[in-house]
Amino acid sequence: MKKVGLKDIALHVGVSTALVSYVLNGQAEEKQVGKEVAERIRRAAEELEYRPNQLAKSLKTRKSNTIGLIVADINYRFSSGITRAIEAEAKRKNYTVIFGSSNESSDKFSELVNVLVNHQVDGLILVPVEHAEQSILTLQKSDVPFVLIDRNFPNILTNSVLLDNYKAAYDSTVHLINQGHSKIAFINYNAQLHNLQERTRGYLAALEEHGIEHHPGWSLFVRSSHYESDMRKAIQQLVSGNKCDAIFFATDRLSISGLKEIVSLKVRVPDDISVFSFDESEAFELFSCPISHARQPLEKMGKIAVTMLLDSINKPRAVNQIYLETQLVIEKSCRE
Amino acid sequence: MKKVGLKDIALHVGVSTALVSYVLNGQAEEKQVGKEVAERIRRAAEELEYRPNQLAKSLKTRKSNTIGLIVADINYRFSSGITRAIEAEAKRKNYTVIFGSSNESSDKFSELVNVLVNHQVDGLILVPVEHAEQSILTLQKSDVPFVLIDRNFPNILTNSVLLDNYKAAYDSTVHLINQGHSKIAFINYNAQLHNLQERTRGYLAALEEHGIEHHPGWSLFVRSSHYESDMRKAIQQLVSGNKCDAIFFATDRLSISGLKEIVSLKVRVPDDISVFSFDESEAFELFSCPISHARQPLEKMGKIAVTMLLDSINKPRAVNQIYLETQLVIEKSCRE
DNA sequence: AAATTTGCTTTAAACGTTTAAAGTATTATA
DNA sequence: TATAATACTTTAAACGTTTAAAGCAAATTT
Repeated sequence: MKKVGLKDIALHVGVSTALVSYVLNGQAEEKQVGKEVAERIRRAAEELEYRPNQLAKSLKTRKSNTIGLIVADINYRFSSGITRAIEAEAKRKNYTVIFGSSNESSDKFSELVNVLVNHQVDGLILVPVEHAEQSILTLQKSDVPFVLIDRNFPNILTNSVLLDNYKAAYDSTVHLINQGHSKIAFINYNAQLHNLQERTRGYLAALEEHGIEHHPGWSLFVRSSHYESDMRKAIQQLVSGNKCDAIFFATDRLSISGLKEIVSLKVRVPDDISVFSFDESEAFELFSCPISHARQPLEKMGKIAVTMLLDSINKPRAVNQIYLETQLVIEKSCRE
Repeated sequence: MKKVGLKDIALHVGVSTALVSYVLNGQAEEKQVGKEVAERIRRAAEELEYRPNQLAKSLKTRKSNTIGLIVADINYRFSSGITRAIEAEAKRKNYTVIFGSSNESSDKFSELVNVLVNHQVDGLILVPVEHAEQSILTLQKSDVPFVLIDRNFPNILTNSVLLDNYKAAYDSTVHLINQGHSKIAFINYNAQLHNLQERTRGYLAALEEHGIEHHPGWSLFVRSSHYESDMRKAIQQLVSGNKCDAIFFATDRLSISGLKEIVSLKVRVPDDISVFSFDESEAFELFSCPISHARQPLEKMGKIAVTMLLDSINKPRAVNQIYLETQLVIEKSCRE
C-alpha cells in the first residue's frame, strides 16, 4: 500500500493541502473551513487511512514531540522502574520516548546524547554516568533542554530530580542506631558518583551526631569492576575479628551480593547480624528474612522529571532542582 | 547558540550546500570534490559544530534509521534484558530505538504501534500482548517491516524470533522425571498466549510419553489479575491432600510467588518438594536453595531480532521464523 | 452603485537535507 | 585549432508538512 499524504487527500477531495492540514489539525473552526468540506476531508482521511508523517511535521514546526532518555543500564531495577514511569507520563503528554542505555560508559553516554540531539528530541532526561561532566557541559551550551535524574554533579548547576541521598542514608543509619546498634558497618562502591558519596556522608553524619565513634574498618568500598571478590573480602572481614553487628548496604546490588556472602558464611540475619539496604530488590522477596530498606519513589521521580522537562521546554527559566525523600520500609532484618 | 545548518557551512566556506552535503556524507571522492575545498568544508563543520538534522535527512531519504520497540512491561526481567540487547545491537548497526511499553494492554499496544509508525520508524520489534491480533494484521497490510519476539499468534504468519517453548517445557519436565519424580505439578497463567500454552503442552507431552498418568488437579492455572491469591490456593492444594512431589512453574514471576507461599507453609525445597522454574530471577540468588531453571537466551534473541528486522527492511522476502532453544540450568532444587 | 465586510479557499514559501542534472573552466586529444 | 574529455561546482527540485498572505465571491453596509 502506497503512503497516503496530505496531497492525496487534497486531490481526492478536490481542495488544497492547506485546507486538509487545517481540518486534520483541528483548526477547522478557527480557519473557518466550510462545514461540508471539512466533513469530506475527514472522511477521505479515514477512507484513505491517512497517517501523518511525523518527520515532516516536526521538520516544519521545529518540534518533534519526542524526548530522549538515557539510563545507565536498563537491567537495573532503578532504570526499568524509572523508564516505565517516564514512558507512561510522556505518552500521557503526547510525547514519544527515544531510548538509550549507556551501560555506565561515558563514551557511549556522550555518543548517545549526540544521536538523540541529532534526532531533534525536544529535550532529554539523563541518568549521567561517571565522567560525563564534559558531555553535560557541552549539552548546556547547545540549547536542548534536559534534566538529570538520580545522579548529578555538584559543581554543575542543572535541572535535576534527585533523591536526598544524604538524608536517606542518615535516617537509615539512625534507624539502626535506634535499634540499639553501634557497631554499624557500611558498604558502598568506591565510585566518584555524588549520589553515592552523599550516602556515605549521611552514614558518617548519623554516627557522629549520635556520639558513635567511627571505626575506619567499618566503611568499606568495593570496586564495581570486582565487586564479587571485593564483597567477599569485605564481609569476611566484617564478621570475623573486629566484629560489627549491623551492615548498611549502599545499593540493592551490594545488598544482594553481600547477603549471598553472609548466607554462605552461615551468618544469620538478623540473629547474628542486622542488615539494612538502600533500595530494594526482587531478590529480597525470597530471602529468609524480609530486608529493611530505603525505598526510592520511582514513579514520582519519573513523573516529575517529565513535567520538569516539558516545563523547561515551554518556558525556559531558572534552573530547578528537586530532592525527593525515600521511604524507610522497616522489616525484620534489624534486630532490636 | 543558533542551530548550524548545511547552508551556514556553505556560506562560510563560499560553496553550495550540495558540496557540503557530499563532503560530510563521505562522497567527496565519488563526487570528485576538490581536496582543498573538502578540507575547508570539514574544518568549517568542525568549527561551527555542525549537527546534521536527522529529521530533514530522514524526510528526504525516506529512511529514519530508527526502529520501534514495544515490550509488554519494561519491569519484566525478560523485557529489560531483551531491550538492552536490542538497543546495543541497533546502535552497533547505526539505528536508534524508539521505545514503548504496552503494559499488557492491547489498546495501548495498538496506539503505540500507530505512534511509532507515524514517527516513520524503519521497522518494528514487538512483544505482542493478548488480543493484539488485529493490530498485527493491520500492520501487515501497511508496508512497515516488523518482527515479533517471544510471543506470536499461531494463525498469523509473521517474522518472529521465538523460544521453542514446547521443547523447553518438555525437557524441563523430563528432567524432573529423570530425577525420579512422577507426581509433578505444573502452574501456569490461565492466559491465551500461545507461548504459555506451548509450555503446558510440553509438560503434558513429557508426562504422557513417559507413561505418567496426568492427574488433572496437578496442572493449575492462576489468573494474572489475582495471581497472589490464586497462587496461595494452588500451593496449599498441592502440598496438602493429594500431595505432589515436584512443581514446575511456567514463568519466573510464578516461581517467586509460589516459592514465597512454599516458604510460608514451612515446606522445604528440595527436601519436601522439588521446584523447577521456567526462566530465572534475581530473586533466586537469595533463596535458600538455588533453583533449577530453563534459561532464555535474551542476548541472542535481541540480536537476532534486530538482524532479522534489518534484513527484511533491506530486502523484503519470505517470512522468517526462528525458534531458539533454552538452556537447562541444573541446580539443587530438584532432589534425586 | 460603490465600498466594505464576511466566509471560504488557494498560493507559495519554508523547514534542512539529498541528488540528478546542468554548468563551467581546464586540460588532453585529434 | 577545434573538439572532447576531465575535474570540479552549482542549480533546483524534492521529501510531506505548516502557515502567513493573498484571492475571490457573496453578502452587507454606506
